[in-house]
Amino acid sequence: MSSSEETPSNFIYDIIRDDLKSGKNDGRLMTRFPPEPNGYLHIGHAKSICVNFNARTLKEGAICNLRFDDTNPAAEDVEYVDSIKEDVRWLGFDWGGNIFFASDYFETLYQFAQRLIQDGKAYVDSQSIEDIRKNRGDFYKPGVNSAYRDRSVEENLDLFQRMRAGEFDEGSHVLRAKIDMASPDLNLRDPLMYRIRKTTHHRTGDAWPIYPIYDFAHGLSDAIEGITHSICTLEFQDHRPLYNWFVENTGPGNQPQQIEFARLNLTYTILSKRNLQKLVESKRVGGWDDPRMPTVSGLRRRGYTAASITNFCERIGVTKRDTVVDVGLLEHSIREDLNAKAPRVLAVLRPLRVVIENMPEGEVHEFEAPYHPKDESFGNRIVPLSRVIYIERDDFLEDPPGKFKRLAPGREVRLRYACLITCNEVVKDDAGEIIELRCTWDPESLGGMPADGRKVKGTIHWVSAAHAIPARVNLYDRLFNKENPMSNPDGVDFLDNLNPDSMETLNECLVEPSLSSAKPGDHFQFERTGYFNLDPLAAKGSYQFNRTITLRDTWAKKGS
RNA sequence: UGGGUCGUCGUCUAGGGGUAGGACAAGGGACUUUGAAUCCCUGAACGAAGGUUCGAUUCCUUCCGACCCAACCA
Repeated sequence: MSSSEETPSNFIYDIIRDDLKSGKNDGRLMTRFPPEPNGYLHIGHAKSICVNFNARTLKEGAICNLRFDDTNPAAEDVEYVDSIKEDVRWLGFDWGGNIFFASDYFETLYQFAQRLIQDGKAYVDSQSIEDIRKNRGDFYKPGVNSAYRDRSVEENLDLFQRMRAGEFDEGSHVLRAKIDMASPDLNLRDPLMYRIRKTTHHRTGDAWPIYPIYDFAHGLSDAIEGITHSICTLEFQDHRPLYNWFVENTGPGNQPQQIEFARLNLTYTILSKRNLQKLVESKRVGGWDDPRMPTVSGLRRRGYTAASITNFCERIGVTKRDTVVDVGLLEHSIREDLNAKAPRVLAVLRPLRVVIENMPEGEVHEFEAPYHPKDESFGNRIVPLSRVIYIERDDFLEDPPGKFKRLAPGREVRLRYACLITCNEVVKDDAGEIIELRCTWDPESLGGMPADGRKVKGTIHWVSAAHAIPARVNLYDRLFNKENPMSNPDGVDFLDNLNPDSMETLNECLVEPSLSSAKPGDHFQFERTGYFNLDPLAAKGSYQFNRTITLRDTWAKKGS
């Protein structure tokens, strides 16, 4: 975590490097990742986490704080605090002892507010919520001063103390900064600093009947911690003057620099906590960690690795452009990582029974098969073959098209790692459905190569009926079938863009016996079908696999 | 009709007064006991118009387009 050799370059890191070089902030570098614990982290947060935590590579001894922006108890919960910590850690980032909560600063913030009142820079406003909104004006019309704007310092102090003491009802008073009701930046039109909320806070309980608002709390929390570079997303650009105002007029000396970058957008994906919450609450998904969710916990359960996510975040870069990243890039990142890391195994998703007629019942042949085609360190395992096997339904076609190289009547194909078989007969039920294939094998082709050197193009996967383990497999696909789920013809809700086929459960899969030692969360490549992991949350001892991503399939692509 | 920000291949992103680079996607080929992986090749971009300049995608001006802002959310 030192030399900036492998540190990616972007405009934020350029600013930081310049500041470091010029000796700004006494050469200190401190960033922070400031989530509000009101939902689960998603891949957009992962981008922010990478930007903030990886900034540490720019300077020996640099620090990145994990700070919870928990100033709105109505929306927040410890469940979210816990999941956020777990997700940040899982992504591979260690905040050491630097974990903080804005709620830890409530007392200090309260004193800062009193100081602003004393300096005549803040006042208690007693207008109704409607009047506050109305008097704020709009984009083209300046606001008008509140009738309470010129209350005396003494009265303001008294009122504010009584707000804090819990004497007033919600909505009766707020504390506002006295800046400029005519500012073209609406944020500067006497922004609210405190509102009365008699809500129990997940950390401070009922100690506070008033809670600070983001603009007041955030910048000052940064200043208190000694943050040097406060990195956030573009929508806060308009807040920067306010951020600076609070720190300049109140802060403990240190003036952090707010820098904004564009938040992540992904095709076929929504990344707003509000809408993700809608999916959860409307039960369109199984929860925040549903494998179809773009949450860190969902991706993890789906089988995405931390490395694939951080690599992805590095690839997309950091800029101020409002862009939409092709979800295919994320998919590429996980294929790339799993290609290197996942052992290969044989698993049949939609089994078709095959009887090898010239192999006696009870006879078992064992083949040694490598777990990885390119990396010997993965080792080998034994796969058993016997008279009855199962192959993938898709790997047999009664009337195959020209370039189909799998099994068909009269054709020969290789069973991966094992031998060659030829299809002699197709057995159908009364409905005409193919229920079984009768084949013969070439005992001279042990391992898969024929003794006479004849060419066999097709290789398919299979399992031995007597040895296979029954399994359930969840096939996941994109949650939405529209590239931009949020752009809709009038009246159509984004929920109407859900992909009805985003999940398909296969209950009669068969996997090779070596999988008996698989542990929850383990990643595998089921040869020729995709990458899967043993569901980390599945019941103990059950074989439930989640499909992380399919293999690239140029054959299917050409066919369509 | 206000304020803020942004326009580079289909997508994301470098670069920067002198041949516009990379990744993903796409197309083609080689290899292959995964129609995977790997390797090779190909096509593909500076929003527009003026100005400055020997030369502008880069600097200037204007225009056009996109996004954000009027929660007691963050």
